[in-house]
Amino acid sequence: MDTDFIPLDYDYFDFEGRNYIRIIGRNSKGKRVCVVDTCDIYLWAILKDGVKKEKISKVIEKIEKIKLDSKGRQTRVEKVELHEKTFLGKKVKALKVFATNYKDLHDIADEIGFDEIEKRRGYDLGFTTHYIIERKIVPCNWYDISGDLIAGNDFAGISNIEVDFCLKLNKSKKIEERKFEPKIVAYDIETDDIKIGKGEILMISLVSDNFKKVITWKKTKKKFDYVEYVKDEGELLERFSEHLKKLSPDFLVGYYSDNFDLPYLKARAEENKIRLSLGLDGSEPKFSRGIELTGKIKGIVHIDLLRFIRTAYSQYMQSETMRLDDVATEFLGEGKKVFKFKHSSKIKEDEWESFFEYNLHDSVLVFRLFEKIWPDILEFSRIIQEPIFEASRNGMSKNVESYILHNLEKFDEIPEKKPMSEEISKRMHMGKYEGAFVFEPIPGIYEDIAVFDFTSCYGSTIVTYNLSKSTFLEKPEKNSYSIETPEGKLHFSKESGFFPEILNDIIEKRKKYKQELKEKPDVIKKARSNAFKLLANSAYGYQGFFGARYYLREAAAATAAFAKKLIKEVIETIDDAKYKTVYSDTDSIAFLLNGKTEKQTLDFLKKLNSQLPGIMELELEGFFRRGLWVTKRTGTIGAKKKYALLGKDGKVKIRGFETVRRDWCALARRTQDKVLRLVLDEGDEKKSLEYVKDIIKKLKQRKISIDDLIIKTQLKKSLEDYKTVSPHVIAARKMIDSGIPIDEGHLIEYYIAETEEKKKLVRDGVKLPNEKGEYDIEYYLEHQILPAVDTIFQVFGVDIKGIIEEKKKDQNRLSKWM
DNA sequence: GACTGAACTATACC
DNA sequence: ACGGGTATAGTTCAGTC
Repeated sequence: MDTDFIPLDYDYFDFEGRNYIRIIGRNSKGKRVCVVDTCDIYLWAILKDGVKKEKISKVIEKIEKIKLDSKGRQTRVEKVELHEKTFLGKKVKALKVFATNYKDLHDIADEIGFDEIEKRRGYDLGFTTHYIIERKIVPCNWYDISGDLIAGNDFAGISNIEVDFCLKLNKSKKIEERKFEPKIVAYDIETDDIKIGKGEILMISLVSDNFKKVITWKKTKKKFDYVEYVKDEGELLERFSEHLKKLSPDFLVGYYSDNFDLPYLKARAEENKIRLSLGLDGSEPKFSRGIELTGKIKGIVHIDLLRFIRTAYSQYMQSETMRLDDVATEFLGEGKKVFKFKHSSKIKEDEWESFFEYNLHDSVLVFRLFEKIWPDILEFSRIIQEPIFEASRNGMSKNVESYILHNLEKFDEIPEKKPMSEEISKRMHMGKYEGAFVFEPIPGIYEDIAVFDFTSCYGSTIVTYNLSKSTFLEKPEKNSYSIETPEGKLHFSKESGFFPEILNDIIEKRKKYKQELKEKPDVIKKARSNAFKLLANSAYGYQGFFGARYYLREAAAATAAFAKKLIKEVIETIDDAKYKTVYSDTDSIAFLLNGKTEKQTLDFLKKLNSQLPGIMELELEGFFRRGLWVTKRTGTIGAKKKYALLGKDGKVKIRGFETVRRDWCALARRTQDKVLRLVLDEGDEKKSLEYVKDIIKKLKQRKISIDDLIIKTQLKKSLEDYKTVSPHVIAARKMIDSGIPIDEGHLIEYYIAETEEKKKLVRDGVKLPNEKGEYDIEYYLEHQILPAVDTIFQVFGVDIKGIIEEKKKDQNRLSKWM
């Protein structure tokens, strides 16, 4: 039978001792297809240099005889082949050792620790990754496939799987992209206790195309047509399964559902002694523990949107937290509905309606978020060639590694192994290496500024100087790239390595898709361009990351050192051309035009680019009307990573200031933001001084709302691990005392209130937002408002603190006499 | 008990 | 344990006089 096919979900099973992949996907007619296939299973045994032919034959003979009985499974080496390969760029002779079961490769590797063998590799990729590399059935690509229809009992592993048809794959051919609209179900639960399984599940909402439902066991007098009423929690769970089965989605999508919704459902199913048969084969969801819990459903791709958003978007997001409310507001322009949580026993009859709506709306938001983000997930999966389940959960480092592993073949490279825990801890104990250069600005307000920055700076540096594990040289060769670092000179071969070469390809693709996007925009191109950009920007972090297969601290250190040297040279060139550099951080340079025109500056940029080494490239970030740099709080030297720019388009770009820090109260942030904007617009401080005086007046008259004085600080670890009892720790303790469960990661909110005696410590005044109290005027003045604006006024020679203090003294004097 | 520097902590920039 | 280093700045804590 023939069909077209897009693979979505991968897992595997054993049949007669052999591994079979099972891929669930769709064809263009919307039928659900299951494909069963197998592939060569092998590991690589890399031979030591200069092992003689006869010796090799003997080793092969020995290996071919290996038979193992592991975990009750008979496994044996099927054959051994000798190949010419490369490993870390070096030519090697390697034995390809074929076996019957991927899970046994580790045991086989243990059996072949012969003297002639230098290293054993390629058995820790995971069967799915290995399969995709072998058979090139890449997730989310389209294929024409043909194969034999199989029934439930042909393979034990596919019994009773709910699909339209199941094929044993014979032939496949990649075809061009076709339209694919996945079937999605978004879900969300509400419970009586946030600890997994501790409380009852009150309701669950399901949202799909033209489908909105809330299932609950709560009986309300007034009935709502989107609410399905069941008798108890057990029935709720069963109805959820039934609806899911009927809707039969490709993706079940939640938000924080790996750690909450799905494990909760499982736990409550156990409590009710019910099987939660969500999988296409009727199986229950399975959880695996990495650093985070991960929930998998057979045949349906379970997606926790939070995890993807965190890795792919968070660095570009404005949201203060990654909570659904904030994220949905940013992406969709609409947040969650408001509902004040109470224990279900305390919810009044007329409040249930808004609870149902709240629950339903969460799923609506998740559904819409998924629609918006889907192109990005799809492109990530295609590009790194890993299934959506993995691509949507992996960190950027893992994504870089996947991309590398799936592109080793054209280099004949044998994959390097994952570091073991011993190696990891060794790497982790290595100190930091010297990183980027940050220019110390001279505080002041400047006019007519241009900003240049390097495109994919570190990625381009790695490519330009060929920096990687396989190109590293202990000693310099006559033709090598060398760089001085504080820890000594580092050298890299000029003979190109696979890592920089793959990275070069990534950067070129990024450029290509960015260009295509400019010419004819569409969401897929945008997603593709963005995915390559993220990969390019993560390659540097990858090589310095202790968990990486291709970790090399020297490569990371050299990348930073080369980039640092280059940007310093560029700054000199810019200043030599009679511009004046005012600031620079890592890969960007801000400088004064000094009377030159924008056109002259763009020509200068062109000239600069023609002189840069390798693929290094500068681009114009923008021209700015004004820019402000301030001093550090202590001393008179310029503060780094803190500035504000006013663009030609009137847009203000604020970096580092309290305005953009969530651990400052809204009043201080807003006041500073206003001051910055006024100062940039007007070029002087006069208006903003009046503005600040007015704010302070209001503060002293207690006219400021508590909402504007709330300080938010994240609890970064569990409460008992804190060595210092800081204000937010006190606030967190108070919350626990009042019965609000707090876990690490929680954003703690509090304000500083006046106390009866004069307090010695800030924390003595901590009160929760709903606690009664008078805000501490002095604290907010001295510790929030004034610090936020003080350094800005200093730039104009205005001593705002002095002005305010004078006033205070005057008032005191006056009050004494009155 | 006031003062001071170090330690701890959170958050931002690129 | 699930990219990296650089930087500012608040609050507490421990040691000093």
